[in-house]
Amino acid sequence: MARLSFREQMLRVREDAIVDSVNRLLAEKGFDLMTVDEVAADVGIAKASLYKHFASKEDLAAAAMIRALDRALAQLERLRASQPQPSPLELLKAVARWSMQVQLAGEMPSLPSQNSSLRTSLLHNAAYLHRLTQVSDQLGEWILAAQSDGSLDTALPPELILFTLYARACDPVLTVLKAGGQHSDEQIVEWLLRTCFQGLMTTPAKS
Amino acid sequence: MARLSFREQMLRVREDAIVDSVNRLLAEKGFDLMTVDEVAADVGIAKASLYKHFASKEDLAAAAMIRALDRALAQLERLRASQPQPSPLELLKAVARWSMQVQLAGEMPSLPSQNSSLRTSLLHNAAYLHRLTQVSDQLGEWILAAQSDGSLDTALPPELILFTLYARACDPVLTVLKAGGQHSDEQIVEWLLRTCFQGLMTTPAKS
DNA sequence: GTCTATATCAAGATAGAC
DNA sequence: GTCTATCTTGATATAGAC
Repeated sequence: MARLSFREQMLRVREDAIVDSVNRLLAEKGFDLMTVDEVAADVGIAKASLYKHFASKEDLAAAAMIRALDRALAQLERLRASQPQPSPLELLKAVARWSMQVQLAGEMPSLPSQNSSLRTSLLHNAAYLHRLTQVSDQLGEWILAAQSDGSLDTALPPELILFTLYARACDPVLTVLKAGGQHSDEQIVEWLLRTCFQGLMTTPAKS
Repeated sequence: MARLSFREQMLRVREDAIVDSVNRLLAEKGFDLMTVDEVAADVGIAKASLYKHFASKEDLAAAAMIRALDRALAQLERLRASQPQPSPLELLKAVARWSMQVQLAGEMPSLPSQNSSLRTSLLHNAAYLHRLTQVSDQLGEWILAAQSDGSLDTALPPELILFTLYARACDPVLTVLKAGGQHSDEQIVEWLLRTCFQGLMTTPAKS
């Protein structure tokens, strides 16, 4: 990686501030309800200036999604390197806990589950898809390992488990409970981890 | 209920057709991406005619949501009257199964979890709120009963269980798995019921 | 109540000066 | 690269004739 000139560093910092705002607004209101005017106002620059950095609203959102995936990848790497090495199930729980914490902090840019211009644009974004594949590959590896060692149910297809983990990372139950204001973030996360991995039913005592 | 004139019956039928279209489009694309033009085209009447029946797009969606809740209430009533009376846990599972089936059939009008004009308008809609309360009351009753008889985890607050059931009724995992086209609807529903109530982990054998 | 045609407005994107 | 001012589009909603 070549050294950056002062000018390039300024550019980098400015764009980072933009992506910060987009990330937060995306987490708050979602892609459809977020307006480019809001982003510009939030960053404190004119809308036209935004468009000098990013060609479209979709590109803006894609940048935020890519950075979120980069952070996820960094987190996966930290977990993979942790000593003593946790079991596959513990690794997956740790990932789920981390993503829930990110969401509670209002920093999880959730893409709309329904079809939107964002989804189609992301499906043509190589940088995004590459990172998404990397995350899925690592999780898939742990899922298979957890099924092999008997901790995750082998009756469930691995892809179902993968999709479920993705879905729980932006579970609306988190938001609703936090909005209720009755419980601490930590308590909410532990409950949702419990329902994700053990379900709603009473856990039978292990024999 | 007074007898309806022929004219009034025609009106009723027409409005029912409109709500049908709205319901389907709402399930397909969600509120924000559904346009009134689409609804009009789908019903086969002019947009201005739509606005003679419903004052706004929000009212249109509210009508669909209200009808969906009415169907849920009817389903709850059927379950409540079923003989022999199932256990509370079985009743809750039956509700979850039913709502998942409705969603897979493309007939579940999901409201956006994020704040939108629809959410705020629904919060001021007495007819909607009344039905939502009725549904929640019935489910809440069963949840408490299931916790009392030891089948649902008493460590979880009843409201968390209620929210979770609502969330699973429009779980994106359902849509994604169905889109994959690898599995039958029945199989998908059974898997998701399993993950909802027992979680992802291997179920320990009961002693 | 239904239609065609139109008003209105919000939001994505751009022109052109500096 | 940043700004102000403007273009353009698409979508909600309405006017007014029949």
